[in-house]
Amino acid sequence: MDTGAPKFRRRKADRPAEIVQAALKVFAEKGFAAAKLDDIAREAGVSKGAIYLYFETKEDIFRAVVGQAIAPNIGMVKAMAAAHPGPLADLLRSVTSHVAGVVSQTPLGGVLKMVVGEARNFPEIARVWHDELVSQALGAMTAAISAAQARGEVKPGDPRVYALQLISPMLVAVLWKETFVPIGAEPFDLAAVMRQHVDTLLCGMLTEGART
Amino acid sequence: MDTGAPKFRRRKADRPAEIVQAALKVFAEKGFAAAKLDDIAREAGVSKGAIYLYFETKEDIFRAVVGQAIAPNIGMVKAMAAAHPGPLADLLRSVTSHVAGVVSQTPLGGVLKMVVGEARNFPEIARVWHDELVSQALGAMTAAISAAQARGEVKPGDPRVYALQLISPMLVAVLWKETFVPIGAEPFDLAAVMRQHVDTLLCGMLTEGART
Amino acid sequence: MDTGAPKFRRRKADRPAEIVQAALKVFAEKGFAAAKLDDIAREAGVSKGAIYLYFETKEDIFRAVVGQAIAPNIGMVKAMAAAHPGPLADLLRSVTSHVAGVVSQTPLGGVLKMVVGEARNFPEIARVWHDELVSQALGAMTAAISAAQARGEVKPGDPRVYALQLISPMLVAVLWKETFVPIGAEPFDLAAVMRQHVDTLLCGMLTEGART
Amino acid sequence: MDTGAPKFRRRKADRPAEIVQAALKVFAEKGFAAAKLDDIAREAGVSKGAIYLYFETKEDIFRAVVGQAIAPNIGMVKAMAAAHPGPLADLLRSVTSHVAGVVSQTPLGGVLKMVVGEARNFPEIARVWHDELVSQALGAMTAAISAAQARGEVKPGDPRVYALQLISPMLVAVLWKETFVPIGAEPFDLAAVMRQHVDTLLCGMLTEGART
DNA sequence: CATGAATGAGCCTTCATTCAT
DNA sequence: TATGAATGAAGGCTCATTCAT
Repeated sequence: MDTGAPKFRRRKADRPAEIVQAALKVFAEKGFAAAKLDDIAREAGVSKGAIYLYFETKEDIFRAVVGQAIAPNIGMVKAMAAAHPGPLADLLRSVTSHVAGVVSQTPLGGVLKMVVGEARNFPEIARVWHDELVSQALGAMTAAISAAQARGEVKPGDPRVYALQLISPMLVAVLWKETFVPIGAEPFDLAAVMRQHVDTLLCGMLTEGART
Repeated sequence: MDTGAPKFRRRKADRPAEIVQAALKVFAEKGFAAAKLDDIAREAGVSKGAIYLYFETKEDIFRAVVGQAIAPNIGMVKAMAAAHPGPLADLLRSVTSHVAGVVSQTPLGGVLKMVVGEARNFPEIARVWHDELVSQALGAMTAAISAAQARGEVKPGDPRVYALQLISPMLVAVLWKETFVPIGAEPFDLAAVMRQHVDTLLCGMLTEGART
Repeated sequence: MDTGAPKFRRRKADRPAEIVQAALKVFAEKGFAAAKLDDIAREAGVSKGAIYLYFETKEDIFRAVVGQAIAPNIGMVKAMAAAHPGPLADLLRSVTSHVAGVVSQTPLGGVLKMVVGEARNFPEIARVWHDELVSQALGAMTAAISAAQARGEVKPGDPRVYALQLISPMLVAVLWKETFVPIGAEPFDLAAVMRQHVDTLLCGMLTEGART
Repeated sequence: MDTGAPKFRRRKADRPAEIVQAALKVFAEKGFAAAKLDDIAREAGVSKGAIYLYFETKEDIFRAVVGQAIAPNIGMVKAMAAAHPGPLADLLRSVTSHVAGVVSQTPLGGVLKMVVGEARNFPEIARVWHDELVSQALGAMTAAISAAQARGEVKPGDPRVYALQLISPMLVAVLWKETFVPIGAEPFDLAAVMRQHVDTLLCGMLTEGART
């Protein structure tokens, strides 16, 4: 309330980000179609008309929300791609713990839910999300596992499937949080899940010679 | 106007089921809000008004769609709950292969997507889905794993997390199919994934004495 | 109020025409942009939504209104084109009196105003109006005058300009009626204007030998 | 940010006129309702807010545009009113050629179109235009023709209709230019039209004794 | 039972107008 | 003065729902 909230705030530079953040919240809560621009505007502390100073359409806002969620994670993917050549176990442990941290501290979960839910209505969004994030991450892990197999560290098996096995519990735990925790279901501790998962899975993946 | 005798006259008793099936298809494709009653009516080969002879509202249809997808799977869950007391490995292998079959041959994937996407807008649906299906299945698996631990078959570790680890790749593979395959991403072979996954995971879960 | 006006009327076949007629009135009064769909709906005795059962957009309605005003007059143009070969004076007298009748008994004046006012915003409409009506009519008259010149009936001079001279007072009188009569200006008697005009103009157009 | 010194700084005194001129262009192109203040502002090289330093509302600008188009032509009308007492033929020839010049060199045509199109929405504008310009001009011509009739120069007939006959082709030619020339129709040469028209019409108007 | 024309509330989007700077 | 970001009321359009047939 300050000292009589000023009607006009004039901070053009910040507005788009504020709107995107507000939109993220509303979209994640209601989904694209059920989200009303009034909600987004109210959440952003802005008039409905002001949104249209920065975005062409509601779809545009949605695209911006999803697009923005990709950017900060591309670095993560890059790091994984440039994986250090040490033992696979170390790599997986560090990567999964890092990713678990990111996922639990950013709204990535809500965005993931949106992407899954609206993929058919916004194929370009599914494509961008896949090409720039999912496919890259999966590819990097697949490559690392493949290399480890070549070194005799990992048992035979489809490396892409190994990668899928590795990250799946994290994704499911995130969706669980978005879907069932709000209705009272018991949550999963993401970090704990991943710790136990990597331990278990590595035990089955690694060759005897590679076990610590 | 009966000069052209209608070749097939539908029995009224089938109508609700036909509508639900049509609605499932449309909801799975577009999501709840973007699905239009016109689409559902057309898909069901029925007039828009006729739908209201069997359902009160659009939400009602949605509830019916999700509810109907639960019913036939409850048996599956029951079977798991009454699990035979043999070695865990056998149980998991049979259960996962069975579930993989069901998941790839029924529209369960689409329904899952809908539940995740609309959980916030339809908490009762999320609750039903959780209470009658997810929680039961997870509970049954958790119990089985817990029992196996008690028998010394399975290493220490949170049995609920073990259960999550086990089913996650299947769920992710299904969502992958719904989300990224339509835009050209390479699909996963659900059965193959689960075969490799169970093998790998069991190797890490089982105590040395329990290994075949 | 009749005996409790029925909420639903169910006369699909008539609706488009009713709507077009209502739209003509509103568009002619307010112009395209200032006309509100609510006005048209009210005028047509229909809900706003019903309009969209028959027309895609507001522009569509506008196009239909203008298009519909063209159709019944094409016959008039055709008749002029197939002009009898008698003396030009007779032709012009009959044509102008006929046209004057049509113009004063149909909403052609309002449509003309709309076409002029919205030509820049709806070039296709201006084009249709020109190609199918104006250009044809002007061409037919030009041809008739040209033929009369060849027969020695009409003095030298641009026949297309002669045609313009002939019809102009009628058009201006119509626009006068639409523009200035509503604010209290003295109207022109269209028939009287054309009678005096044809008499005067013919006197100047015809060669001495052709005068009656 | 004055490092790049503005080359031209407008004098504030010119602003209103500049805005009106810009508005004339935009209004003539789009019509009143479809004209956006953004367009006018851009055309005037001014910010949208600045317009409101000189005009209360959009309607105000419109009134100014039409009003301004009237002013310079009032002189013309006055001259006609104070018509020299020579032969009518000379008067008409000089007046029409003068008017044709004005009409083809000023945006009067566009304004005429606007007045016709918006007369119903802005009756005061139609009234001003009528009272100060149209009615005066028509009255002056009517009076001159009437006087000529009294002198035996002109045949019997409604002098006001004679006046209408005289100016109509010019008006129609102007509207033709505004309406159909932009879509590719063949234009009329205003001066040529009026030359032929006056010649033809006078021939029919004048008594035998008055012909040169 | 079934139809589909009709309804009307609701939402996205536009744009004249305002006001802090 | 001048700017242009911000406002908010209004209007085009959609679609779940109703009801005369």
